[in-house]
Amino acid sequence: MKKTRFVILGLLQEEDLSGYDIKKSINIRMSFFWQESYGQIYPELSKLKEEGLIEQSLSEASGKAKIEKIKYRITPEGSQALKRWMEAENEKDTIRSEFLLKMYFATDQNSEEMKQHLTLFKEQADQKVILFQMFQQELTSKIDMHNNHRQILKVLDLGLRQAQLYSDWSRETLEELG
Amino acid sequence: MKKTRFVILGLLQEEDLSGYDIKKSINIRMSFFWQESYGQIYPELSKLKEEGLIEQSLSEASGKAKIEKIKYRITPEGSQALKRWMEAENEKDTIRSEFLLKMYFATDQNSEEMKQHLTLFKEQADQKVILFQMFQQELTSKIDMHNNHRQILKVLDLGLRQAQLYSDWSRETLEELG
DNA sequence: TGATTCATGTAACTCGTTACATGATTAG
DNA sequence: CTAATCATGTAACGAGTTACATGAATCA
Repeated sequence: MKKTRFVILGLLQEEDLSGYDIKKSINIRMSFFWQESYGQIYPELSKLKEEGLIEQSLSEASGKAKIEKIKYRITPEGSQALKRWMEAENEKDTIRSEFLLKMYFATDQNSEEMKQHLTLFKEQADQKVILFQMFQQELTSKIDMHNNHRQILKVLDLGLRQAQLYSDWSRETLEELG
Repeated sequence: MKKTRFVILGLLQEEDLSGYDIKKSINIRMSFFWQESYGQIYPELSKLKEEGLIEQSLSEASGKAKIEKIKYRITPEGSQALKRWMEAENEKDTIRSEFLLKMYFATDQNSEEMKQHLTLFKEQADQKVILFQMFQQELTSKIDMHNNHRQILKVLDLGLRQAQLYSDWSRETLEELG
């Protein structure tokens, strides 16, 4: 079952956002466990509006030269739909890592290529470590009035530790390949 | 780009397999970074055969009451195609974890449901730890004449450590939720 | 002034799952 | 004997990406 709508509703629960904002949030903060494309987000926003689960919120500063962003707000019906989904059982994860697939099939003949792939894999992991640490600090520094960030910080913590694991494992593996 | 063909070719590189065997191998050994369905595997086997990248290998023991399994063997052309893919750049990973998505959106109001989700998540991680350890022992115990298992063991090691991380993180998070 | 990013959207296409069909074999 | 598993396949559907189009705003 398609879950795009719940990602949207979940994000709108915290603040009003445009389709563009939603995509950005997912890219930056959820990249290690989720992704969505514009081709999913924009049509879904239309559907959700039609069904009354979200509504357009006033776009700020349309008087000036500023372009008006189409921001959306969650409705009570939307909140209910989100709640029902939160309670429901989870489908099994889908994961596909082309790099690990290659690693699995690699032989001693391939080791030179694999070293290159590994180096890149490590760099990506290191970048994620930095990104997650930044985002962690950003969240921790903000005064958390509603205690809303506790769970986000937990998920972020897992992402950080996973990225560190990937980085460590890559280093070790590169060393073993000589 | 669709990668089903390379999974098939990669597995056939080590030994002759049927479509059913291929599915089973992926399920058991690659579950933490890959998945394929029969609806992808069987049609792809036909295509690969047509293109000459694989060929049917003699099915053993068709004289007896045994049913004949349709096993396939990789051809030199198939090996070349596999090699070219191994050298090429990797596309970015695709990941979707409904559980982590819910965790990200969770608030203090949801904590009872989240505890349930977390418990299940932890159980699944623990099961994977056991599964990977078993498979690790199986591979290590076999005399490794061709040194083919080194890379597989490395990937398995990452899977194991990831499963352990998930399990630890779940335990910690459950404790924090009280 | 020209390139890049912001911003919203759609159409075509490919990818991937699910449900179904069929029949043999094995375990209890 | 019957339920489960083995085994191969297909058709329909749904999910998801990519390429394209458009235009405003910003940066250099």
